[in-house]
Amino acid sequence: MNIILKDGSHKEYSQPMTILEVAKDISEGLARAACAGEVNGEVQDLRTVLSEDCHLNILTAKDESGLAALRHTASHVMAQAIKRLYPETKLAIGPSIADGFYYDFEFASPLTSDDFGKIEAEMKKIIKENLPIERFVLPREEAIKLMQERNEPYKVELIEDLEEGEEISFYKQGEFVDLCAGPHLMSTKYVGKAFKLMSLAGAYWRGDEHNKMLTRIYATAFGTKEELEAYETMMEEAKKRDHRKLGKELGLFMMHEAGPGFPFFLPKGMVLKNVLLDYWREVHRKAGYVEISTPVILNRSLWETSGHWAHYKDNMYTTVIDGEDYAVKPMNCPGGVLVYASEPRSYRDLPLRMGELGLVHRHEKSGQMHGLMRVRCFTQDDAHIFMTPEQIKEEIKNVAKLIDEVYSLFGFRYHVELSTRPEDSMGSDEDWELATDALRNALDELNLPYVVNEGDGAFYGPKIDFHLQDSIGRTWQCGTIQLDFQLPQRFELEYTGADGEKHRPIMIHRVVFGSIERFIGILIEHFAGAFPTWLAPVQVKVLPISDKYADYAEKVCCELCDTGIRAETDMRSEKIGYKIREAQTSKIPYMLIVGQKEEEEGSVSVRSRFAGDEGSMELQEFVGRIKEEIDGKIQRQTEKKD
RNA sequence: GCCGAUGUGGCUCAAUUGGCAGAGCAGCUGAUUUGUAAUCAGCAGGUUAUCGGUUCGAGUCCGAUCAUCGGCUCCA
Repeated sequence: MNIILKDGSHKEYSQPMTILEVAKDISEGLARAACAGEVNGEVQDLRTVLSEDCHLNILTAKDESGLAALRHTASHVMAQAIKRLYPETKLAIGPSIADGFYYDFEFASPLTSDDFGKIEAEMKKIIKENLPIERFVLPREEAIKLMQERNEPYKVELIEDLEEGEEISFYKQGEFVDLCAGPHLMSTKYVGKAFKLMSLAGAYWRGDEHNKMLTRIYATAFGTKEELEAYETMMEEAKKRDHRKLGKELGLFMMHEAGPGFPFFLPKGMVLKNVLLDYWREVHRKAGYVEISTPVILNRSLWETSGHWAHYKDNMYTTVIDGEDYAVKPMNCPGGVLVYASEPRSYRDLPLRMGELGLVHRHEKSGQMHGLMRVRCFTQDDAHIFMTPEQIKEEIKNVAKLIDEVYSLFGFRYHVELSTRPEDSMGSDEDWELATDALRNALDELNLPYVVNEGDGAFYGPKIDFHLQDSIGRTWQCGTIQLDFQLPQRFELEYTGADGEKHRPIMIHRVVFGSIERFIGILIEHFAGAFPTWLAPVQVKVLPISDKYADYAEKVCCELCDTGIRAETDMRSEKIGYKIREAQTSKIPYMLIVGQKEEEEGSVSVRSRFAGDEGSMELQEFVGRIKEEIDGKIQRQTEKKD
């Protein structure tokens, strides 16, 4: 048997070996640290017996899969500690996740985070006991019997739902037994000391809101204490970038109890928003879009035709006007469709790309709002593209490229998901299949990697979603491309083809930013409030050394404003250090310091957020430099200082 | 909507077993006229989220409501 290790070296064994034995053979130290093995690319338990030629990679806590094994074992140790402290507790599931692990429990009496210390202490004891972790497999009936005996109804349910023929494996450490696919460490002691219980949350059994709500404990674990500390520091730093905190500090937006989920934009936030919209209009004009605007309130029969009344009513705000039902639009599409249908269309008009910065309102349930990321009213940078079937793929590709162009400008990394037909949907199987294939083919041709999200599409069609990350790694759907055969049918849209016959157009719904509000939230966190100069609400602050130079400061500021630069002065009778400090904490890109020397020379002393003191120069020279930076939408990097 | 937590001047936070609601920053007034990250002094600012209860007495204990935060579910 020939084993090829990750570093390319070969190992020959005459008899079968377990991964652990191989690990020990390579290095005793490695075996202690090893969490799992990757055999031909698949993560396996260290006990896995190797009897044929294979590629073997010994994973440690430094590898993603190895760390997952460590955390998974830590979750079992936590569950064992819980069972010791609260024997009535029932176990649900406890996987490792991106930042750590969790375990879902049904407690007999409520737990609070005050109990974390006690649980951690018990976990330490279990780790110290150095309990060997044994794996065993049972036939279905015996597996169910074992879990029934141990009074674990959730585990019984999981076993009953396993496919026929699937191996039912258990892991045992001391008195604790858990249904689990593994892999795990060899003993509890290898969990080590670098773990911590983080928070308590509710979670529905099997993620279904009709089921019982269980108690979830979030925790994390790392290979070393240093890594755990680094993680905690990183999370604290990330919280400082929270857009809700920065939005308040930088005067960008506010929330008020008078309208939960309805954001207020403050003057500086409005500047940012308008700069984004200017940019949006520019790129869309170049990409061949026209812009329309449709009403916010439209009558019930329109929403019945579009299908929203039947499929989306719970999320819509309704009102009565002159005794007739109306709804505030939750989406812009029906308005766009009416504009399309307002005149006869020819195949020569297609593809017709109609953009709309539409303000939509959706009644999100309380408890789902989140700063600007999830609100009850937001502006979609929407567009509807009406086209012939032949144009579908090209148009989808164009939109995907546009989204990539915009996200790249901001330096965003994103991931793509393809969402397929949901349960509550309208339209024929053939249409759904055709639409889904069109999206899939476009993604494949663009070589865009994506994950498939089964059943997560809109009720009128499948979609491609573009997801961006916030400061603590939560992802938010921003851009989306949705293909729709339904609305053109429901509204009986037509165009005259080259053959003189009437044909039905196909429609794309798409957004790039997604919601301006959400996108601004992401922007704030991405840049930690320190926007590139072209986006900064205030680009230049003119700081006179003393009141004597107020006139000159005013003159400089006016000249800047005349060229379209967003400049302000700070005329307070304060020391220059005080004014600089305040401009710096407001993350203003440029400070122009003016005193006697500058007034006599007609110059300015430039200090930037990026590089500190940049020396003095003619005002015109500064204007030239900053204009270049703004017009080129250049992101100056902050220079590191020791 | 569900589970859990939190709510004290504009902001950040104090207030001992229930016993006089306080500080710093910001604001205002005055002094200072300043050269690259906080000048000094004074003044003002509160129905402790709201409503109800227990108590001689509630920021503190109990209940309800609202909002926010961490999750779940749902979504741009």
